[in-house]
Amino acid sequence: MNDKGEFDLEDFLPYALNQAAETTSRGFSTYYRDRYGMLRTEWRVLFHLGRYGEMTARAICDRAGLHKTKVSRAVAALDGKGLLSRRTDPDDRRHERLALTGRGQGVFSDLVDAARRYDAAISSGFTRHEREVLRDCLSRIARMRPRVPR
Amino acid sequence: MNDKGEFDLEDFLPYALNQAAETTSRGFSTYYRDRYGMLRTEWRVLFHLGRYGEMTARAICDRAGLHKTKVSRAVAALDGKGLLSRRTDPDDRRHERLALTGRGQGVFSDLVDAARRYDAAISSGFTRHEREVLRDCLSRIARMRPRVPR
DNA sequence: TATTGTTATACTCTATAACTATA
DNA sequence: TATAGTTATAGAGTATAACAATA
Repeated sequence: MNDKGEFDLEDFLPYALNQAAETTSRGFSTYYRDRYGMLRTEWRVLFHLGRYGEMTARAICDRAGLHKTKVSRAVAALDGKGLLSRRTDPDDRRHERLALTGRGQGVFSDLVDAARRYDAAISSGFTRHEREVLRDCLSRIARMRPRVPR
Repeated sequence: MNDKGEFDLEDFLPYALNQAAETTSRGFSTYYRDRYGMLRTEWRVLFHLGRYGEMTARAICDRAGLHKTKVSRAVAALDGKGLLSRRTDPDDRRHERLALTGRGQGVFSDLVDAARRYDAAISSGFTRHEREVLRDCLSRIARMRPRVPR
């Protein structure tokens, strides 16, 4: 709200969050798109396999909070780029065990390094205290399921 | 980062911002979609006309930071719903002067009230200090044009 | 030639339903 | 019948180029 109690869009939290999210997403997606032709879901799936090791698509869905259709398409794309391997579990042939290839691990390393640098670059303008408050607020908001009150 | 210096996605600012932005956007877009069948750009265009009064599509582009194609389509949709009127400026027939109709102003009032309540509901879990830091950080991030450093 | 606004097109992201194969 | 994963489709968001009308 401004001095007169009028409502300005900049003060509306969903708008402010969206502007900040778009700004930061763009800078990073440019990196993985230009270098590896990857989409956001591909980066997230690659990240989970690189960070936590071999797992099924189902496990990625659960851990990453992604729907199975998104994961399915991302896995196919990463496979097409030679970044992951899929092998059917002989004990239950519905499951596919997914793992990064050597190239996939290289891309993972590069992207995690880039992400660290990117995060540091964005955070560098803030004090330690501001960073902590920001991250805490964001994680609490992400766990809400807010509705417009009556 | 966690204890071991490993990178977790929750700590990556673009990811944390995106999760928070999606959470808050969803709760509010549900409201204007269910009540008025509106899309996000329509809400933003309606907001600017309601808040700042009659103006041309071009002025909305400049003020709202929206591309003219988005504004053009949102204006057509709001017009179709009877929420705004368009009249050609007789002095320069390329310009259309846009203004909310009575119904449009009613919808604007309802949405601004809803937005205030929604914002207050989200903010209610935070201290005054946290709110101030959060909003300040978000507006500073939104003005950045960050890139991955080499 | 430049500006206002529209139309066409394409790509990304999200969401859901229907399907195949396996258990 | 339930689960893992795929395919199809549609809606929403974003981006750009080409166009018509006017100046």
